[in-house]
Parts: sequence; C-alpha cells; structure tokens
Amino acid sequence: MTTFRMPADEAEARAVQDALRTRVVLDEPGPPPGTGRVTGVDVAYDDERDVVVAAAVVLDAATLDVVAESTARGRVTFPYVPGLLAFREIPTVLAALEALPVDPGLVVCDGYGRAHPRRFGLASHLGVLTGLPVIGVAKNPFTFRYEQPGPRRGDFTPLLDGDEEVGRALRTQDATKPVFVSVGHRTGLDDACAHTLALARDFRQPETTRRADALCRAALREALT
DNA sequence: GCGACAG
DNA sequence: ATCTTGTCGC
Repeated sequence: MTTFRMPADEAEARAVQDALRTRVVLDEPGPPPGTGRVTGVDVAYDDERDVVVAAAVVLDAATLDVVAESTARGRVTFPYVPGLLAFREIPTVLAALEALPVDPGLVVCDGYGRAHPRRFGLASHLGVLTGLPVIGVAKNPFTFRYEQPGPRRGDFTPLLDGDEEVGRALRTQDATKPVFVSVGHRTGLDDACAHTLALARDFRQPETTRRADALCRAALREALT
C-alpha cells in the first residue's frame, strides 16, 4: 500500500502519474467473474460547502447481494481537471475502502484506468495504491474514438487512442448506450468486460456503481444536515 | 489560438 | 459532479 500525496499543482500531478504508471500490473487475469466479492466506489460533492463523501459497497459477485458498505467524509482538495480526476476522488475513496470490515475483492470505479492520456486513470491509480484488482467503467468516451457496437447486450467495439485499444465500448443492455470499460490494475480487458456484464444484468450501469452512487448521495445529504 | 474534456 | 419538472414509456 502506497501513501497518497496531494500534489501542489497540475504539473506535479502529471509527474506523479508518470511515475506511478510503471507500477501498474497488466499481466494478471484477475479474479474470475461471478465469484468472490466485488466492490463499487463512488463520490458525491458539494463544492460550495467544501464537502466530499465517498462510498464503498461490497457485493457478493454471484448473487449481487450487499455484503458490507462504508462511507467517508472529506474536504475538496483538488479541482476537477480532465485527466487528473484521481487526485480529486482518491483520498476519500481510500478512506471508505479502509473502513470496510471485509476484503473488497475486485474494485469497480466510475471513470477510466488505461483509457487515459498517460495510461493512468482513476482505476489504475486506485489499484496501484491499494494493490487491489480494479477496473474502470465510465459513462462516456472521454476523448477516445470508437465505432458503435452492435445493438445487443454483450456487443462491443474497441475504444481507441490512435490505433491503440485502451478499453472497450460495451453494450450492457439491448438498445441502450454502451458503457466504456478499461483495465485498472491486475485485471485483463476480457475479464473486465465479463465482470461488467455480470454486474449490469438489469441496468446499463454495474450494480456496484449504482449502489455506491446511491449511498454516497444519501450520505452527502446527511452530512449537509 | 480554440474547442473538447472521466467525475 | 451538480443545478432541476414534467413527461414518455415499459
């Protein structure tokens, strides 16, 4: 486990990403989809009141039942800058993960991993700091190119940065917009997509993300009361 | 230089 | 991310 350091400015943040990206592990298959535990993490903000709340929700990968959950409250310590999202979210997310009473298993987060200008998005960063297998599932293609995948659940196309496949546009429900999956740490792209499909049985987004989103929003409301 | 731009 | 009512559709 590496300690998180808040960079003083954007240039330093990019340098941190360039330094840590060498620690990403890409040659592990990761935990088998549908087994063990899967944990969703998400963050909600109130920039005016300077409050940020993160939530972590652990599910049984086979049943999608909630096994455990936690929240953590913090302060806004970094602005949103495309490409530097991790520095805004990670401190509070780490606190929420550390508050869990059980091992998280595979972590699923909003945003990207390898699909990033420096190949080190939120999912990669979170993986390197915790050592956990992590994947990223985003709701839009950011700056990357892709062809529209087929219309059925499970259809996918490569998400491209130039001619490099950095992730996939994956259809998780028939006739709905695809989600954008990329590897974070200690997981392969095929398995990342398999996990995403298993977790998105009933909705476009993974159940992990839906649960974590609902929890951090509720916790933020409570924190503002 | 201008626009685009995960959450 | 967040600001926000009604509304179309299963």
